[in-house]
Amino acid sequence: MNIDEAAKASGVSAKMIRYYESTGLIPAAGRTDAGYRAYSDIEVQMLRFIRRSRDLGFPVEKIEELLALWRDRSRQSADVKRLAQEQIDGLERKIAELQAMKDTLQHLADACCGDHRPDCPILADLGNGPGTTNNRALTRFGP
Amino acid sequence: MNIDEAAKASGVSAKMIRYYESTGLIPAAGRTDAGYRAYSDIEVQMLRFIRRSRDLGFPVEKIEELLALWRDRSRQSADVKRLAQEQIDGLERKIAELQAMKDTLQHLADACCGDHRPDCPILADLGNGPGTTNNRALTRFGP
DNA sequence: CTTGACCTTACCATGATGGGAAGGACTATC
DNA sequence: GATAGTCCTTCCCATCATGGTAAGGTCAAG
Repeated sequence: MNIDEAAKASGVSAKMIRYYESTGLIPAAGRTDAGYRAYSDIEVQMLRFIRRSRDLGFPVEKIEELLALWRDRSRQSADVKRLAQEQIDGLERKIAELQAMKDTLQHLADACCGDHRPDCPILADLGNGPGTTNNRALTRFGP
Repeated sequence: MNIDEAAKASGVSAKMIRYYESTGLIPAAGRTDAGYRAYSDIEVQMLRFIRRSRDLGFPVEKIEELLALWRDRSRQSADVKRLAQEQIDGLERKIAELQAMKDTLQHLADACCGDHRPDCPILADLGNGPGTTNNRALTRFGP
C-alpha cells in the first residue's frame, strides 16, 4: 500500500502520516526502491488507532502512551482506564468552560432587543466587565 | 500609564497588547520621548473590552467587528445580537462535539474493569474503529 | 514517449499566547 | 553621580495539529 491508499484506508491524511512519522509517533515506514513509503495492514491499523484516538480528543502526546499500552501485551487495563478518565475529566472541564461562556452570552443576548436602536446590553457588558448586566444605566455606553 | 500598568488594569498581558497593536486590532498607542507606549483610560477600557470578549470565546476577528460596533454610536443592536448569536451557536456546536467524545469515552471506560489484566474494551475500540464496543471477542486485540 | 497521477522533501501559514535575548531607559539607593 | 534593579523596546522562536504549495522524481496507461 502506498501512502495515499494507507491514508484512505485509515482516515489519516497522507500529510499527517508523514508528520506522525517525522515526530516519531509511528515508526518510519518501509520504502520501495523508488523511495515511496509502503504500508502493511498492521501499520494501517495503527493509523486507524491514532485517527480514532484523535476523534476522541486525545492529544498526540497521550496517543503515544495509548499506543505503547496497545502494543504491550502485559499491560494493565487500569493504566488505559486512567488515561481515558483523565481525558474524560479534561473534556468535562472544557465543556463546563464553554457552557459558562454560552450561558453568559445567552443571558446577554436575551437582554438585547436586537432592533435598529444602538442601545445594547451586550456591548455594555463587554465595555464594563462582568457583573453589570442588569445595570440599565450602562446600556448606552460606548468608548 | 505605561504598558505594564495598562496590562494590569485591563487584564491583557503586555505581550498581547503589543500583539493586538501589531495586527491592527487596536490603534498604535502614543509614545513617550523615550519611546515607551503610553495609555489613557479610554485605551484601557478598549483593552478590557477585548479581554472580556476573549473570555467569552470570541475570536479576535469577531472582536474587530464588535469593537467597530462599540465605537459606532449609530449601530443597530440587531447587529450586535447577531454576532452574539453566532458565537452562541458556535459554542453550542463545540459543546456538542466535546460531549459526544466524552459520552463515547465514558461508555468505553465504564466497560473497562481497570485492573491488572490486559483485556481492555477501550483499546479494542480504538484499534477497531467505532461501533465495536460490545464485541467481547475483540477485547484482547493488540496490533 | 508522453501525459497525468502519484510520490518525495521543504517551506510557509494558521491563532492566540508565552518565552527569551539583547539593548536602552528609568528609579532608588549609596 | 555611580550602580543595581526594574522597566521598556524589538525581534525571533515555540506551541499544536493541520493544510497548502512548489519543485522535482516516478510510475502506469495510452
